[in-house]
Amino acid sequence: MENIFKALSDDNRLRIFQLLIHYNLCVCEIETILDLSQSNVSRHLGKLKSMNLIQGDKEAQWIHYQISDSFKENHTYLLKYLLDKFNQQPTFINDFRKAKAYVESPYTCQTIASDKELVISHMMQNLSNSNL
Amino acid sequence: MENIFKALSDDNRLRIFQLLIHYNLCVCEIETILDLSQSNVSRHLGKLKSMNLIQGDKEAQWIHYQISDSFKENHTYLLKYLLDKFNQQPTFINDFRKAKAYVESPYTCQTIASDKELVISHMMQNLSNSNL
DNA sequence: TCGGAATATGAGTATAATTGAATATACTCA
DNA sequence: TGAGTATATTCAATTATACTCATATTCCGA
Repeated sequence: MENIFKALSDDNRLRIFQLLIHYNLCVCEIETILDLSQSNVSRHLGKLKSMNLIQGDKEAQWIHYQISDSFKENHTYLLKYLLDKFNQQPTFINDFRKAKAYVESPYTCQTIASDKELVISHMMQNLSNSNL
Repeated sequence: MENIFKALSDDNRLRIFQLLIHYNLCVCEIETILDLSQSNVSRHLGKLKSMNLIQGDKEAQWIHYQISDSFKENHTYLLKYLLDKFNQQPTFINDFRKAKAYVESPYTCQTIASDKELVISHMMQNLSNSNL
């Protein structure tokens, strides 16, 4: 139990975790949505994975991460709690909006590789619209 | 949110927290039940209190700690989760049994001050009975 | 007001966590 | 096979955390 809470006791890991509750994402996508460095995201994913909070599915050279089935099964109340709290906090609300804007756009990992700024500005535009 | 999880991401704090969900206890009682040093318990209580997970009510020279009203109100799902998990883990089950044995005994803080060993052996006896 | 008990705090140490930069590994596609 | 991309890992620096021992503070009762 201590380990579950340790895994969740870092702001960046919580932000990553929220995204993975809603979407399957790979490192470069998380990196772009949250504006974190690649090694930082990878490390946090590693921790979340080592505690079995998330799982990664390899597809070509990408690894799509998502919340793990075992977490959903064994930590139902905690998950409810997290979803509830995420919905009350600006940082998490914004992160989610950006992720949604990205997922619903035509952009992919390839776009991020070729023109990251384009993807970022798309997300930001969407953000400022929804904050009106 | 990060802070709530930080507060709960230590085994000794979790053990203390469980006790305070069930009972009002002062430092010397927690110390005795969990076999931790006074300064250690006091420091952990300080952290839990600074995050508003617990509250302390002063009575004479004792401070009775318990889970805070605000925590119960604002973190219902988390509390459910914790209670559920505590009930599944030997350490927490034993801690609770010891606390119960103490609370239901005639002993008090004064007994702990005058004859701590007596209180400890009472709890241990109760423990070994319930583990038969 | 003084002694003693309950609790809190400061200093020091050991261990662990977070991060960026650089590097290594693994995979794809031409 | 070789270039390029996605992800993981190592190294080093910084910061945070938990613990103990010793000391301070607060409160009671004589």
